Order: sequence, then C-alpha cells, then structure tokens
Amino acid sequence: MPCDHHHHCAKEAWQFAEDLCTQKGYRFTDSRRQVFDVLISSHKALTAKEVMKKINNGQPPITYRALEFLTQVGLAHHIASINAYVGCAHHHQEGHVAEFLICTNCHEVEEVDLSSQLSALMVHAKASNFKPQETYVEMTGLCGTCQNS
Amino acid sequence: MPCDHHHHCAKEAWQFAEDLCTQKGYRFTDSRRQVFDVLISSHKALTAKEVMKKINNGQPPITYRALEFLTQVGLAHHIASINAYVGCAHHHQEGHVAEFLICTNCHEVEEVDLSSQLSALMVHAKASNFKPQETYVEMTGLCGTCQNS
DNA sequence: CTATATCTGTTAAAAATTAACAATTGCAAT
DNA sequence: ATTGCAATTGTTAATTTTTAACAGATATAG
Repeated sequence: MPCDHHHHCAKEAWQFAEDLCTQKGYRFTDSRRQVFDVLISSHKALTAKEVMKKINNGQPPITYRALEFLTQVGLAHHIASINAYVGCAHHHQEGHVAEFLICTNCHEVEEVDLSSQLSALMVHAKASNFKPQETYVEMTGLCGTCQNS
Repeated sequence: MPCDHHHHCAKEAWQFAEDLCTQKGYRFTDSRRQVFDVLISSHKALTAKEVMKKINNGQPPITYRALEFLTQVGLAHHIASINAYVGCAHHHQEGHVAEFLICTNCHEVEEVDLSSQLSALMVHAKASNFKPQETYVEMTGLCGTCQNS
C-alpha cells in the first residue's frame, strides 16, 4: 500500500539526493533529476519503458543513462527479477546489500534490511576467493492488496 | 574453475533429470533434452543466445520454451542479475531458495546453500502479508580466476 | 483408435537495449 | 575571461532479446 508519509518521503529523498551529489561531486543534471523524480514519486518499481512514458521526450538512451547513473550512485536500485528500477534515498553503508519484497502484480516494492543474515553468503564468497560486486536479494510474490484482486 | 568431477556430475544430472521427469510425468522431449544438455555441460550460466548458438537450428521460441520448462521443473535456474541460465540437478525441497555466486566476467556459477540464513526474509514477508513466489539471491563479482586476467 | 491436450516448427513482430557520433555543457587551469 | 578537456546530451538507427500467432505433429488418456 502507498505509504501515508509519501510527500514527506519524497522531500527527504530530494534532500538526500542533493546532498549526496554535492558532497560526492556528482553532476545531478536535468535528465537525471527527471528520472529520479519519476522513481521516487512511486513506491513501485518501474521499468525503463514506464519511466520513459512518464517523461516528455524520454528517448531511450537518455533514460537508460540516467538509470545507470542513479543505480551506480545509490539513488536507485535495479530489481533484476522483474527488470525494473526503484528509487532509493536510504543511506547505505559501503557494501550494503539491499533486499526487496516485490509484488509481481503491481510492482510495489518494499526494501528491507537483513544485512546481518547475509554474513554467511559473504563468508562463503570469501572462502571461495570470490570478489563481490553486486548482491541481489529479491523475493517476488503477491502483496496483500493484490492477493485479493 | 571447472570442476574435475565434471563428467561424473553430468551423468548424475542426467539420471536425476530422467527420474524427475518420469516420476512427475513431465515430457522430457528432444528440444528440452538438448537445452538441458547444453546447460549441464557447462558450469557457467549461459544466456539464451549462447544456448541457441550451441544448438544446431536453435530457433528462439524453441530455446526459450525449453528454458522456461527447465526452470519451472527445477532443472535449471534463471540468474536474473545477468539474464542467464544455469543447469541444476540438485534435489530441492519445496520452497527452497537457491543462492548463487556469479562471475560477471566468465559467468561461472557456484550454487550455495544458505537456506537457514533466509528465514528472516520469510518472517518479514509473512509479517507483511506478502505471498512469496520466487526468491532470488545472487551475488555477482569476480571469481578467483578472473581476478587475475 | 480417436479425442484432447501438449509440444514443435516457422515466420515475423514487438520490446528492450545499445552503438555511434556530433553538439553541448560544465569545470579547471591558465 | 578564455581556452581546453572531460563529461553529458540529443539524435538516429541498429542490435539484441523476447514474444505472438498459428499450422502441423506428437503423445497420452479414455
């Protein structure tokens, strides 16, 4: 369900994004802002196509480039299992693993924090001499709302 | 690194697949066998395109249909983060969550078992009235071999 | 054996992503 | 300020990936 504090969320998210980019020297350009705006205006994961539709004149390359930027700097997450993107304005520690519950029907996404549970995966990676890049923990399913529709 | 017991693996995998299909009444047809063969002949995750290339006359629909079948019956896993498939011949319990270490360079895949670690995610899902369908736990990175190349 | 459901083969379309490159912009160092 | 460099954009078009549609073939149950 859409959360009640949505506008509050969005405002804080903007502040967070502005600060992050200023602090790290990222160029938070118009097209990136537009895509970020589309993402954080929704609690649902949006496909690249959906993002484009919401942006006037959203040519594919512009949108994909912005999504890539946002994902890399941590202002969005790529939800691989449904090939969609969700805005993010949480401060994550270096190496933080984001985990999601994803409704396959409405694409509403809930980000959860289970970092302590994943240490075993890290331990295993280390034992295997595997150098982690990205970790995806995604559970698809049906949210409460969509179970009754 | 490719494991030494590879041929042994493959033979056991075939036995497993035959048994599974017989037991469950699945039709293990030629095209499905071909795709399964391609997958278990590799420890790497293969994209649909790569699978097609390895099959003479592997038209897209045939390949995609076989991949879908294998994934559904548990003889393959879809690795969403790199959009590829890996053969599987482990016996998984109902609701088992498969976890992977995936080299983004060579696509070698190691399947690991961390089921006990994921209870927290399940608990959270339950608390959120979320009905799970699929769970993806994927860690991309560089395997030992690819770190030095 | 025949009905029915499932699977295949084929053509082609649709959807998703990327390449290429010229034009523009922002930023840093003279 | 002005030049130079690196990063970003705008644009066109290609490439890659996935799916639709439908006729023909095959297996399985009754």
